[in-house]
Parts: sequence; structure tokens; C-alpha cells
Amino acid sequence: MKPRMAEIVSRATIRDVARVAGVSVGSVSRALNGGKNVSARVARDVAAAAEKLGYQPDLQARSLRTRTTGMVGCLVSDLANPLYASIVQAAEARLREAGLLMIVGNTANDPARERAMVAAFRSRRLDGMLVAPGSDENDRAWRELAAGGAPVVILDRDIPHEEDTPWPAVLVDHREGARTATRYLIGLGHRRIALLTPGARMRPGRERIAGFTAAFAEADVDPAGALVCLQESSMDFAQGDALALLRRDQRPTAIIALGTRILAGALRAARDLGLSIPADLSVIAVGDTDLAAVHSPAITALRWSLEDVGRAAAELLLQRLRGTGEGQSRALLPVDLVLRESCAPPTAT
Amino acid sequence: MKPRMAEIVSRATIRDVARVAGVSVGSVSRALNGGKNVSARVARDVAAAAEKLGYQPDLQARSLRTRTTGMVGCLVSDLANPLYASIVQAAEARLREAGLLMIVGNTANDPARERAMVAAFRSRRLDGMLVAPGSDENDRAWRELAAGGAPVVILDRDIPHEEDTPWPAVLVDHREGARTATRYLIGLGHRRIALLTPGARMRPGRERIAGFTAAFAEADVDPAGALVCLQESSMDFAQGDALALLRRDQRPTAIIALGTRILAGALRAARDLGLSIPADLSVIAVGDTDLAAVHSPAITALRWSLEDVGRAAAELLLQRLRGTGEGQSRALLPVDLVLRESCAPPTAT
DNA sequence: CGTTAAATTGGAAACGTTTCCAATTTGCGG
DNA sequence: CCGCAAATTGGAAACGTTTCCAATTTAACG
Repeated sequence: MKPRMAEIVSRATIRDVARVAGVSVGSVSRALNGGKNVSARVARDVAAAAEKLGYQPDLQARSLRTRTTGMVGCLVSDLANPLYASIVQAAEARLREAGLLMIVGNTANDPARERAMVAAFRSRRLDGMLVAPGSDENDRAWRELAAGGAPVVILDRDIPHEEDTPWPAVLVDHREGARTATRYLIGLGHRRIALLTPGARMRPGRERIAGFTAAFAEADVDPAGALVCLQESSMDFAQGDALALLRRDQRPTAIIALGTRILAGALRAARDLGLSIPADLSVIAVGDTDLAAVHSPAITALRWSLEDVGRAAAELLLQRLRGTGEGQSRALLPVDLVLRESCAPPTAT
Repeated sequence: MKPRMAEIVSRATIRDVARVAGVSVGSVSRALNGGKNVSARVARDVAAAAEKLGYQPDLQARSLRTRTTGMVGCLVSDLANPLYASIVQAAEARLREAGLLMIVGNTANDPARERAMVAAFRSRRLDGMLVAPGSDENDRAWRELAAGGAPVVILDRDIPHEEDTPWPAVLVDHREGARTATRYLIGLGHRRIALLTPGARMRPGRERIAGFTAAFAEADVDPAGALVCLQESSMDFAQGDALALLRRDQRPTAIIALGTRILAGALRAARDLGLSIPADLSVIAVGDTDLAAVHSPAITALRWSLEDVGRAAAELLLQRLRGTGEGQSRALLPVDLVLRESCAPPTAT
């Protein structure tokens, strides 16, 4: 049954183009894609016919034949978190540039969801994946991932690998960042510093703790002053903990707090106790959020480029997809300390 | 060439399952999908074979046959903006629940990109789309969109429509929100109020301005006191404008400021001028961001549920996809005023 | 002009499904 | 046990591409 009326929505296929151009479908395909081995006459006629019919190839069908979908998946635990959102955005930008579409999935740190999404990605034959697993623990999902054959790039996580070939990954140097921040505070004279960060379950937290304690060790300061407080990433929770912390006899004179929620909780706790920043309490934010930049006083912060993370991840993935020379398989991005108004030497107590 | 070695990554196809189960491919398909018209024996054998081979159907191939991809597109102008990120996240959650994958695209308000993405979505035969265009102006992209035949849901925009059938859309009642906030300030005694919001180019801005002026009109207050300041969404810019505004002879005694950046600019300007909040200046935030909640004093804010927007949009789209009864085609979500500490009667000047 | 190599072309076979259709089997009532 | 309807089954035709292969045309060269 040939298309009859304009109202029929069914779109022009390559066969229609072939008919109109008076050539074979094979020639149309060659003319439109390769451009190689096709005479000027055919090229012209095919172009005209395609134009006339408004032909757009069905990429779905092409995928079936070429075994490549032009789509990559991206799995994060919390899309609404500006941290991830910026990374995803940057990666999407780079991938789109390369003609790829990005499929997002929110895992909410739920391993079951992670597995389900990985399965969905595999079933849809996605060309590759960007993933930021909710935990470093060895999840069945990541074995399946490896089994799939599609290249995978890990975002700021340490996924256990079997042989001596680590996963391609984009990492942020949280350890060095935390070390710098801590050293800075110690240099100002602080001896009791609290680090408020979520889970040691994941690489960023672990690295930060390592850097934090390393700074104490190398400055030869009593390590008892290094207070590591593991947090859930909720504002109320952080506020409660921070309150308890600041009410102690020997309260910390400085706080290093992650992200937006925990930082916010710490700031509120300080306010509730009438502690002024930086006179009574120094504060460093981990992650340069709007909140840190805009707060009064402006909060000194550890900053790394989320755009770079996303872009680097996309780049790494593209490299794998093209299979060109492998290049290097990991990127380690630097963390800077941007000095603002929230740190000062501790007042003698 | 049959698969020979385990190392060959090529996956089991339906034909392999058929061979192992000793039935035809048609039966396998029926057994695995419909389940209807299939004998117990075949069902058992097929299930066993599929299990044994680790068969997973190629959804790409299925799409070709069924003319449905199980994927929907989502186009926003700024994924990194928490406003959009939360909406996208909520929509993704609902869609995944329904077994659909979501493809995201960042348009950066660039009409060319919007068109390109729409074309890409069409070529990939996506089942539907969620879009938040960068402007309400009638863009060629939206005509193509309509032409595609796939259902489209608009996020908080007014896209011109031709006949009397408006686009399905999820809208937020910014007008009523702005009206409530303004009325509240007028009730406190304010007579000169500034509204800092970006572009009247898009529905939210337009609606806010309408609600703002409506509140002045209905309270019978001199409309000259309603100062609408159109803003770019940049902190520095907002700060400069706010400074100029607050240095006027008859400076506003209250400010309604959008989002994070503009609000931040306004707050900084107030601080620079030594105006204390709320004694010298009342402030209302449009959008309940972390900044508003955490600032000292905490900022009274207009709040609406981004999750609801995303979920409603997904729901509307699913409804269309299922073609069930059409239901209603637009949702209007409420805006609340959450009272905090940043508003007070103006001091006599 | 004749011969051979190179370039172009048409036709058909994939890719992995679903679904139609005809053929076969099963079930049931008499 | 027969006949007929219903249920099940196998085979093949799509879906819209790309790509292989053989056949044809064009080009090149002596």
C-alpha cells in the first residue's frame, strides 16, 4: 500500500527517495552517507528527491543495521544536586557536539535501580555509559556493565577492578583539596577542626578524610583535634550535629563542611548559638556553591570545575568509542581553595 | 556463521532461543511477550532456553517493528539550574516507572540548538517530548514538533497555537504568587516595591509582572510605586541594578527578587549600603532556594513544587502516549508564600 | 578501436524483532 | 469415533536501513 494522501503521517523512506530519484536504494544510501563511489548525476538527483520529500533517515532502523545507536547513558544518584547537574550538563554538551544523545537515569543510590538502569541501557544497545555509582561496593551491576562490551567511564568513584586494568574514570583530587584547606586552617592557628562530610562509603568522602588527617599529621598537630563527622546529606541532620558539636567543652574553632545542605546546617547552627563568622568560628565550604559565594560573610571554599569533570568524562568516552589509541584512561582534576571572608585566626579561649 | 566461542560477545538472539527451545521464533516472541495463545509446554521450554542463554531482547530491533521506542526527550535551557534539574529529575522518575527512558537536551536558549534537538528526537522516533522552550516566540522548531506526531508537553511556557487546541502544558501560577506576595507587602504598609525578575520574554516573567501590578491596582495604591526591573540572571548585574535602585531618592522599601543569582545580588547591594533586613528593607524571594532558607535573616519566599511540575508533566505525557480519554490537557500548579524573617513594615522616612 | 582496470550501480541479504496467515493440533459434543 | 470450532504453531513478511556482491558502465591506455 503506497502512501496516498498528504494527511498520512507516515514519513518518506529511503525507498521513496529511490523511486523519485530513479535509482536503487543502495545508491541513495551511498549518496546520502558515504558520498563515495557515486556519480554526480546520482548525487544530484538523490539530493533533490530527498529534499523534495523531506526525507530524514530513520536512525532507529540504521542502528539495527550498523550496531551503533548514537546514544550514551548517564547514571547519577541525584540529578537535582547541582554537583551532578553541572557535570551532566557539561558532558551532554560535549556528547551532543559529537552527535550523540544522552539518556539520563537517576538511581537515588538504590542498587536495584542501578541494576535496572544498566539492564535497560544494555537492552537498548547504548554505545557507552557514564556512571557515578552510589557506592564503591562491588555491585553486580558493574560486572554486567563490564560484560556488556560498551565502554564505561566512571565519575569520581573507585570501582574495584579485577585485572590490572582500572576502569576509565574522571577523578577529582579531593584529598589534596582537603589537605590544602586543613593546612590553611592549621596555619591560621586552629587546632580543633571539624570535617563535616557524608559517607566514607564513597571515594570523595574517603579521600577528603585522608587529606584532612594527612594535614594534621604533617603539621605535627595533635590528631585528636581532627574531628571527622560523618553526615547524612540533609540540612536538619547537619544542623543538629553541628549544634551538638559546637556546644562541646572543647568546641572546634573551624569547620569544613560539604556542599549546600551540610554547609547550610552548619551555618544555621552557628547562627543559633550566636557565633559570629569568622571571629568565633572559621568555615570552609567544600564545593563552591551559590550559597558559599553569596553568604555574608562570603565563605572560603574548595572549588573544582564541574564542567571539566563532565567534559573530561565525555572526552574519555568518545576516545573509547572511536577506539583511537586508547590514550590515557584516567583524569585527575585539581581542587583549588578560593579565599573569601570566612576564615580568621581563632580567638584565644 | 554460528556463534562458536564463549568469548564472542555477540548476544543471544530470539533465533537462538527458538533453536534451543525447539520451537519457532514466532512462538518465542509470543511466549515472552503476549503469553497468550501459547501452550504450557512451549512457555516452559522457552523460558528455560531464554534463561539458559541469558537472552535479552534487543529493544532497538523491537522498536523498528513496533514503531515505538520507549524513549522520550526532554529539552530545557539549563540543566544545571536547580529549577530545571529538579523538574527533570521528577519527570524522569515517573517516566522510568512507566518503563520509559529519558533523553535530555540542553538548549542554552539557543533556537538553533532547539531545532537541532527536535530534529534529532524526530529522527530517533522518540515517543514523546517534554520541552521548556527558551522563548515563547513562535519558533520553527515548534511547528516541526507538532508535525512530528509525537505528543509534546510544554513546561511552564505559552507556545502560540493555531487552532483552539492549546498545547498540553504544565503551568505554574506565578501570577497569583506574585499577587499574593505583593499584597502581603502592601498590607505591611509598603508603597514602593521593586520586582526584580528576568525577561518578559517568557511566561513566568510576564505572569509575575501581571500579578505584581494587579496587586497594586486592586489595593488602590499609587501604581507608580510598582517598580518592575527586568534583569539578566547574573549576580553582578543584579547587584549593580539593585545598588542603583536603592540609592534613589525615593528608594523602594521592599524588593521581590527571583531565584538565586538575582536575590543574591539584591542582598549584597543591601549589605553594601548598610541597609538591614527587614528593618530598612523587606525582601521576598521568588523560588524557595537554599540561599533563601539559610540566609540570616531567613528570606520569606514564594514556593512551588518542582517535583509536582515534573511529575505532572510526565503524567500528562503518559496519558497522551496511552491515548486514554485525553483527560485534561493542562495543569496549573499553585504557588505559596512561606513566611520567614525578611519582611516588616517600612520604617517611616 | 580493443582490452583491461576502475568506478559505479542495482539487487538482495542482512540486522532482531513482531505479527499476519495458513496449517496443524487440540478439545468438545454428539 | 467423527466433525467442527478453537487453540496453538511454524513460516514468512514486514519495519528502514546499510553493505556485500555481481553486473554493468565508464575511463584509461596502448
